[in-house]
Amino acid sequence: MTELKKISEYKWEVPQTGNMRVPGIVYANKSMIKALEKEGALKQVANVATLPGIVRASLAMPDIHQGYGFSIGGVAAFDWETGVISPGGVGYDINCGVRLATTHLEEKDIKTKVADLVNALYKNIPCGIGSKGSVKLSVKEEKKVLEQGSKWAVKEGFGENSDVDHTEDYGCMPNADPDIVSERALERGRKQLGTLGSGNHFLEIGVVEEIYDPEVARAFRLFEGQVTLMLHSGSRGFGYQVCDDFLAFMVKHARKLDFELPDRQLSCAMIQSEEGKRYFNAMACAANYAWANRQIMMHKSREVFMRTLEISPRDLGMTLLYDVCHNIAKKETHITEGKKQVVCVHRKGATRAFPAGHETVCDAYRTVGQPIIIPGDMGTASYVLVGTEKAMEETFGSTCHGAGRVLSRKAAKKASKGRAIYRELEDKGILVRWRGRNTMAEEMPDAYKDISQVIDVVHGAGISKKVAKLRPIGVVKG
DNA sequence: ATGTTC
Repeated sequence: MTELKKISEYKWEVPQTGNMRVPGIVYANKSMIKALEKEGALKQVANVATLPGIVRASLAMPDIHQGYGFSIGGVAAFDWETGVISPGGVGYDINCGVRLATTHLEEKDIKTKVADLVNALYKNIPCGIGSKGSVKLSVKEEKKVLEQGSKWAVKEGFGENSDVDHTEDYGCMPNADPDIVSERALERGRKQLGTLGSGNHFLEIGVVEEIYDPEVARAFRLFEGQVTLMLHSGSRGFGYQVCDDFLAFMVKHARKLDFELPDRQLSCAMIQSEEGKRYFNAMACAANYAWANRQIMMHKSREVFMRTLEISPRDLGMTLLYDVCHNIAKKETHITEGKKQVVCVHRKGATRAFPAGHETVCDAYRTVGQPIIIPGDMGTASYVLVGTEKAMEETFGSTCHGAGRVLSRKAAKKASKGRAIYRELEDKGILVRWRGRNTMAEEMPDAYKDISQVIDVVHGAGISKKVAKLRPIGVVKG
């Protein structure tokens, strides 16, 4: 059991002990802390704090739970020259992320068409484990996807240039090197572009239920009653294979490290080593794959809306608000003790939250800050937030990524026995179509933390600010 | 998350 020291209402410290080079900082409320102290995630926060080059603190967001090596909901920045990079600090689903598109439609415009829309999305966008067949790629074209990300998708007719502008990093990490990913990863990736995947991945039709910040909402073109489309997916089998390959690769080279790993799952390499560079450049390929993947699916959804509702692109007005990644490591510059420092920020189940004025925030949002998309579970709300200066000062410009699990998949299956989850959702006005036999049980709302509490913590702590709340009305699950 | 154990 790891004990926490209270710093403020929403901020708790894991005191620096043993080999920890810095303390841990957990953003949470009192009731979350009680549950956290009983499980392994805090030990993982402490373990990360022992790694070389870690700057300031090992951070955890309120949706923290135990993951592979690093906790999910964790943020850790390592000095670019003296620090490490770790596949476990990124996660298996490299550049798993969420995007939100707004439309010109209001709920009343589609009230009688929700079932048609959900059915058409389910039919036109392959989903489920092992799903394939949305876009066919030659080996040569696949390498272009890995190098170009969203830009490749738009060039091939899947979307518009403004979609690229409204994607974190413009949907492309520039250092991607397709020649260093395995044949097996390439093989798995070739058939899966434009597919949703399974588990917590989804497509969701929503309605803007509440606006908290009218000025920022205006900049984001959000209004009450507006129909939205949210998409949660990642880099599919390709990213999984890259992660798997490099975990093995780093274990093989572990004896080159001159420090002790508290957990084998934290296998890593110095950022400046050959191994570290290789992982970083392979990870970038998977990041670009994921961006192209989400771009293609959003564009196909656009076409589904136009066909199903028999309306023009102009009347639909489906525009990408923003696309965020929540499993990634990035080279960024941050201010430490008044000085600029280049760091490798690992966000695993955490979202970038850059403030107004930051040079990486696209023109459309430069004056208000970066949009942040936070999905809840499929039975409750999702949120749009905006990045803040305080996030820059405290969390390397980072915030939470979602509700966070409270029940394991197995426990959720047990808890759902004798219940028809889809029916319970239907009674709440949410129509669901799903592929996997166990998906409804494993993803039931009871399996997740209360998203409103998670949002309260990040808003209360000031590491992002509430802009709007969305209510789901139609969901496609893998 | 994941052709859920090459």
